[in-house]
Amino acid sequence: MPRKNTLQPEDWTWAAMRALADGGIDAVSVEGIAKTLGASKGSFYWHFADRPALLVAMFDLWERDGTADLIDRAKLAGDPVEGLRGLARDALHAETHGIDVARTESAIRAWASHDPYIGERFSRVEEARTAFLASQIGSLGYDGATAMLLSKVMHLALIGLFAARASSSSLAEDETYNFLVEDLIARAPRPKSRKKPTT
Amino acid sequence: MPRKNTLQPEDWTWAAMRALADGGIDAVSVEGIAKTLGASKGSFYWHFADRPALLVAMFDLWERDGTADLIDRAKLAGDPVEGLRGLARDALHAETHGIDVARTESAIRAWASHDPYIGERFSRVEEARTAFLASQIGSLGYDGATAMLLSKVMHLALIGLFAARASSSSLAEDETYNFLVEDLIARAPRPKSRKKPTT
DNA sequence: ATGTTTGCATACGGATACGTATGTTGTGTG
DNA sequence: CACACAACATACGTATCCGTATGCAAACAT
Repeated sequence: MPRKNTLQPEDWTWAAMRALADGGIDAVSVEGIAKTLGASKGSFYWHFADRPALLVAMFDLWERDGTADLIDRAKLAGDPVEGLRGLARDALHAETHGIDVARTESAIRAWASHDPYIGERFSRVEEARTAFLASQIGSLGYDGATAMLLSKVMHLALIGLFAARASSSSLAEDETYNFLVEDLIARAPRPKSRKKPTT
Repeated sequence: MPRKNTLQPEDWTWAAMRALADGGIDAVSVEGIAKTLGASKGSFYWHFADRPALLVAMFDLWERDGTADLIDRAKLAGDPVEGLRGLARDALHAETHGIDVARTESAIRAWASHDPYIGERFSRVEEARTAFLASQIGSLGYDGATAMLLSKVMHLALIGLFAARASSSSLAEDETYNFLVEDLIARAPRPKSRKKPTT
């Protein structure tokens, strides 16, 4: 709770996230973000030790806001079928603070592939996501190994969907990914819900 | 055919492609590439007008070498089933000049999402790829609309596979993508080949 | 042998970014 | 009212990169 009308570290972090989504990690510059905030470098170095500190704060924020929250929402859905559909909806249209999730995800993945520290942390997030997806799929009746394989397939397509959306590709139409989701549900050995697909 | 033992424009372009795969488009710097070639900037500006000219040459090279050639090879396979499996093999393990295809593809896609000119050209390549994939799938007996949808699904997963491989994710195991390919083949209305899956 | 052109290397100016050092302003406190 | 400190802004030095200008050696032509 800031007492005064002053800039908080999170303001810098969110502005940095927007720059990341717009131009990749190399576009996250202290002076550039300062300009978008109408501030100066002096202000930045008051709140952060240096640029690497900002980058770590960015990853922390993404890890919390874009992953844990997503999984929590799916858990609250109760029904795994609706949980899966909800994940698809979120993936297709989600925004946080007006920043497109697809562009953020793609930029962070590209970042992870060039930075060992981020790569390591990103890898753990990805494993947690895949494991959660596998558990959701498992409760549709698939056996453990199949559920794991299918969760990886779905995850692969999800990554592709994010990348396609980021480059405004025609592949990013909702029905392309939804087809996979609905096919997964329709072929489930023990579907817990039989709601009609929205297609 | 160079008469002397001298640097050719392609030497610069390939070195630039390697830098692109390693660090993204922003890592493609004239001075950096010159250093890896043991040359100087003066040499570069003898062969290229400026950095944008190098970038265009890079995209041209990728468009020729990484797309047209791939499709040509699949066409030569004759049998669409083997063509699809061949595409999967190429996608999973291909290298050109010792540069990992997955990292190149991911870097170019990220580049396309931030540069309008590259985005436009990339979009056309992607449509050509999808259309070709759809024709391959169509000759498995799927009707036109289904083949198009399935080709987009496969393409989505392929993009994901490239991204996963670039960040050395566990999702990049061969069997994950191969599952999709074999499932597509197994469910074909009119399969032209019945070779046993290698799994 | 000498001039010309090719294929570079070196040196420079300008722009941008990082990080630091220091100046300045507003707010609360004794 | 004086003072202290928080929250900045400004100015500076340094590094990196682009693009240009110029120097220079080796190959080729005559």
